[in-house]
Amino acid sequence: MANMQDVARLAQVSVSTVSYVLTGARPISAATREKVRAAMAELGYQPHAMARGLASRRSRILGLLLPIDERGLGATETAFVTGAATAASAAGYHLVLSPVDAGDLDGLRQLASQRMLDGVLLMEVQLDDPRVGVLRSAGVPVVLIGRTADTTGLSYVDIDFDRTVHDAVGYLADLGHRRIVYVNHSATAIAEGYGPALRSRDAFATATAGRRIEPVMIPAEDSPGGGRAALASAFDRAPDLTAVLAMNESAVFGILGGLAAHGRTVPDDVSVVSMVTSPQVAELATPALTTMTSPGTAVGRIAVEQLLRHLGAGSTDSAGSTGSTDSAEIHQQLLPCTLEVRGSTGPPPTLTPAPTGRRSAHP
Amino acid sequence: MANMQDVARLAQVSVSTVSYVLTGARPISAATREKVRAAMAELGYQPHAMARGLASRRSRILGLLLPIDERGLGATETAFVTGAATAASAAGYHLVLSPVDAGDLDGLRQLASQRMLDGVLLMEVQLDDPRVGVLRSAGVPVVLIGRTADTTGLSYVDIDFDRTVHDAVGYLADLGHRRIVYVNHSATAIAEGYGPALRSRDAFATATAGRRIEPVMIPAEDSPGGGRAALASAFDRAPDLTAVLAMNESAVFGILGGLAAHGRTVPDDVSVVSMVTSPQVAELATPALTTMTSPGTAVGRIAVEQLLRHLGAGSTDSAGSTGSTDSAEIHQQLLPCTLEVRGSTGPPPTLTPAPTGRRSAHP
DNA sequence: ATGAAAGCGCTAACAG
DNA sequence: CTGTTAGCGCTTTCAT
Repeated sequence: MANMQDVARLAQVSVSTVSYVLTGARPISAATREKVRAAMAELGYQPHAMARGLASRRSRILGLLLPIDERGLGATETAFVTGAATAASAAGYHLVLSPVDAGDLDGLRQLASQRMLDGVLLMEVQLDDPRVGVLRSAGVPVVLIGRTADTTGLSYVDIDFDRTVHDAVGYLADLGHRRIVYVNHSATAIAEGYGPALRSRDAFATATAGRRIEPVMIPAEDSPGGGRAALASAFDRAPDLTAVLAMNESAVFGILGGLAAHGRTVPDDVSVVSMVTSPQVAELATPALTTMTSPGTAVGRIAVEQLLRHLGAGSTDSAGSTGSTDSAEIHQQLLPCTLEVRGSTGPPPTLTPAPTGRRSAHP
Repeated sequence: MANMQDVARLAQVSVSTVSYVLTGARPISAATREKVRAAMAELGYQPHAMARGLASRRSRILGLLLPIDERGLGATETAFVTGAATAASAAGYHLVLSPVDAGDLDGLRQLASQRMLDGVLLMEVQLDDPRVGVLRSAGVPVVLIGRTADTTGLSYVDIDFDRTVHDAVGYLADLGHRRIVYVNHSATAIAEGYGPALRSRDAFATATAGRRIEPVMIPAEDSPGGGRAALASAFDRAPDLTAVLAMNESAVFGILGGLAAHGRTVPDDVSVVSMVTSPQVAELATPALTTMTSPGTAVGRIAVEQLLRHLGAGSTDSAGSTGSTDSAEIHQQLLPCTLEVRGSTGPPPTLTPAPTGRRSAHP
């Protein structure tokens, strides 16, 4: 396979010239540039990625770190991944998928010290995530997908849970619902500081308080079974519920099944909104689910773009300060989920049989 | 960051000794080995991946090539990916996710020529897939996830559609079903030579012929809507159908919805079996779907393991023969989906109201 | 605007 | 069993 020497020889220039036409790091006369281009084409030359990486100290490889549990990835997470992969590829970067157990800090440190990754995207971020510290002190630029509790000096792209929950509650309340049950992720996830669970919970408390609605919140395992169980206790605590707001894509199908088992029709008796959900999943249900549609691939794409911007500047700390990467370049962005009304929502039952004008029937 | 020189100096040995301790490519006395180990630990030494790769001509990076369409990955494909990532990681390899459009052969050639990938896994393989040739002539070891029509000299790991369909038809037939409708992928997918669609179709034809069942086959777009449409024509062509065999994970939910809309109960009126489906998806339906459960992560894992075995031997052709990689090492494996009976299947309605012993009630 | 040459950090002959 | 050394293919000063 042809290398740079071969190209230089054929084009009758020096290797450095070839290198410079490739990188564009310094002006080359149009004439020589063409000679070189021709030579490259004739030889089918492709720069050797590792050699280039070694010399330039830039691998052009990004890491996507995610703990891969047995349950595998959900549709939303998968969208993050494909979005990131596509964006990286479009920018001429490679994206390596690194399954690192959340607890395996040494493995992470090792990975970071191999100098194979120009930067990393961190998924499944916990509120207090030790991986962030490890990565920073290893001098690897990081962009979080999700975010920690303290985001000082950190770049992240995350879903705007506040606004998502707020909008969902607003939508339901405007429809006339007053008894809204919020089904969260599992108690374990909450205890472990899983950001989305905590943030959406608080947002629900706030949103309901603002509308003088009593907040009923129930945790659920991330599975249809968990959803059924959650629904059972929902009926215990709020027998008169008219709407369910699910923060749990996996549990929501169990909720639907449970509702049917309880003899409740969706949306006539009970409305259901599924948050942070992909259209593909929404369409699986009958009736199709009204959702707060997750930004999907945009999250991964933007995260990559931001990471790339960080790389554009300086990546390694000049003096090994275990502090910030480079405070100037920090980018923090929240993307909202957007309401998509499908078939699982409607006005609450008490209002349904009361058409306009009926209210003043008996003056 | 410490390099090999630093370690050598501290351990009072030569760099090559350090290198050999690391690679184990030649025997080192226990004493020196320990000295070196200690030095490495003290300095927190980590070998530089690119330098190692450049010198050894092995990147320890594997590529996972998959066309990422807008629809994103299904649960089954995602399982392949995570299985591959986990296996690669376990073997000390990195896995890069490369979204290469099926048609972009030049991009592929380029990717292959960068010498960044020691080998690749090819997903979404078409019956006649030009990418295979490109990869082979670039001298990159390949293992297919899926397979082409002609698999001579190729290693692959794929689902055993023949057996899967055979088992599913057998299960349904043993239950007493005679009117079984098979819902395939889209007509487009079939026309494009999408292997799973073609192979399962043929398998269905064979399996039904063996049991003297008339094969009713219907294509469906990969979406719930496609499933509903397919069901409508199913009722046209076989109004008396008692079972649906779905080869289309996305359409099956539409089928379920359509069945309900037609006033049919599952499984009392109609049984539904979803093929090549993950348990997570199966549980989303109510009742939970009886499935031929896809081997999931095992496919990705085995594919990586085989690719790694290929790398163990010789990877690059000694004389640029555009033929086989190394015929001795070829590995072709078919993994069956296993039947998991859940709530969507039962005997056909005509048999249901006839409990055991009723037959001889009036002798 | 171009060239020459010194590495990047490691592996793998080649010598002992 | 260990050391010396020549690259791997490219980038990037330093010269001109």
